[in-house]
Amino acid sequence: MENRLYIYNTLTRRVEKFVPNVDGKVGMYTCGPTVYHFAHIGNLRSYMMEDILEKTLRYLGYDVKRVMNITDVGHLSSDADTGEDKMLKGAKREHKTVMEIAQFYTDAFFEDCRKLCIKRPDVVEPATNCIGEFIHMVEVLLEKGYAYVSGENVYFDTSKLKEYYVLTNHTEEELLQGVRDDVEVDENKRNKNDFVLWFTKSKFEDQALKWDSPWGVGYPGWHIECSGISIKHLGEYMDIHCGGVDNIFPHHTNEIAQSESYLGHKWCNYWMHVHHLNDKAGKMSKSKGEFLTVSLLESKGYDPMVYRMFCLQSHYRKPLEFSFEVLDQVAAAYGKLKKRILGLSKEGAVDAAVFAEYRRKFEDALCSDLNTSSALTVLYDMLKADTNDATKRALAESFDEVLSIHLLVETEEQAPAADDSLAAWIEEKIAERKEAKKAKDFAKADAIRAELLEKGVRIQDTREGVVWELI
RNA sequence: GGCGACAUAGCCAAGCGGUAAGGCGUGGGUCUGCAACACCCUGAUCACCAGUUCAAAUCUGGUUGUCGCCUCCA
Repeated sequence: MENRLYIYNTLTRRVEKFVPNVDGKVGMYTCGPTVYHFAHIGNLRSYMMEDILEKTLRYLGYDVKRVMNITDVGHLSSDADTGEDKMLKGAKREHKTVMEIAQFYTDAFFEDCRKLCIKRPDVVEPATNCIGEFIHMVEVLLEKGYAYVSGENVYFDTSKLKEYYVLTNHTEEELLQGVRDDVEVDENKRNKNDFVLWFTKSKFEDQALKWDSPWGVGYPGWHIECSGISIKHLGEYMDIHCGGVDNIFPHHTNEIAQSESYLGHKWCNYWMHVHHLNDKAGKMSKSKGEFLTVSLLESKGYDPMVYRMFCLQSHYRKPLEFSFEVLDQVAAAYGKLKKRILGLSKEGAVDAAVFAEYRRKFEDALCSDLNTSSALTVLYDMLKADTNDATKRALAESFDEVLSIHLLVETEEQAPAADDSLAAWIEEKIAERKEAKKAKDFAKADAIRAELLEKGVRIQDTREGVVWELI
């Protein structure tokens, strides 16, 4: 099939035409969440843009297989021996077992995804399901001489690779160790960027999360997890690997090192990285500032779709600054957009030529390195096009396969439904006001409107008649 | 200190060498008793300084500023 998608490849630092290993088929891997806490909306921006990539590929006709890991073990808050495991930390905090924490936050993560219309990947694999694969990989790396045992842990020897820094353009000398005060130097390492493949000095108190291995009882390092899971499900050759920019170094750098050393050949051709969502203070994180979650936005009255549109208005490769001021702007735009689309008549036949023309424009926008902002512009242009409503409606429905912002879903009444007696009273008042207006007694009409408002009912005279809503 | 990204109207934002998309808001107007809704109209020479070119927001060099990464992070 024709390859039309162009995407920025971190590996080559340029926008490239996307050509999969097998024509028409795409193997795609996404670094999933570490399930020790709720995801904040910045985390979800990455998953959302990866969702856009997946849906774009499908929209273009590719057969996509997407795999995501769930990190439920082995992700230390520091890579040195002193680090505490994030999962264990979460468990301690909430007085639960690690497995309970993992299950709870995995469910919470997918619930957030559902609210944001992020499709569930075809394969979702918890790290704890693949311990055997990880051990096998480490064994092979030791056999091939890429790994060594030191201080009871197994390390990857980065000096064995000529191109360890392919993703970052760094040299070993340039990378300062311990730029941050809290980083401790691991004396067991031969080279400063060597990383742990398998830990045996377990700090787990929960006995359930330790596994036997040729090197003793322990648990896998963080990086080996993504390599193991992706190779397990996508085979030796992968097309696209995604993640947040912060994963470039060291996580993805290490994944490439160990995967290609293990396989003995080039592994993944395209690396796509989503930039961060920031707030005024800079990068959003779980440890500082307001902890923004989807639920929090909902509690403040925002439809999660508004946040999705907020993200789509900008480009995935640009840092995006979050503010409620801008979110309000987007909420207004979203409301207007939906109203306009839902007002489209269903009568008439779809004009195939116009449909094809705008679908092509929409695809072109997405094919240009996932330019969702331009894709939204195509949507607005299409609504202004000289064609019938049925065609516009069909196009909006089609675009929403990728955008996924519920363009044709009737907005649920946020306000509590009025009970029958209240509804009857409101209808009575509206009828009364109608009579007053007919008699040109506007003072009385306004008084009735004010009375209704006082009871929490707002009415509007629209072209289709009087509508009311509870506020 | 090293590596990298970014800098476009009040706000968000596209633009990839040919003379500034789109959205929100503002202001003006049409409509309707008024309000709201809807619709129409309304705005920037692109951080700064040099250079390349017939032509630069778009390329090159420099300056300033913001942000990120350099073993917690999407």
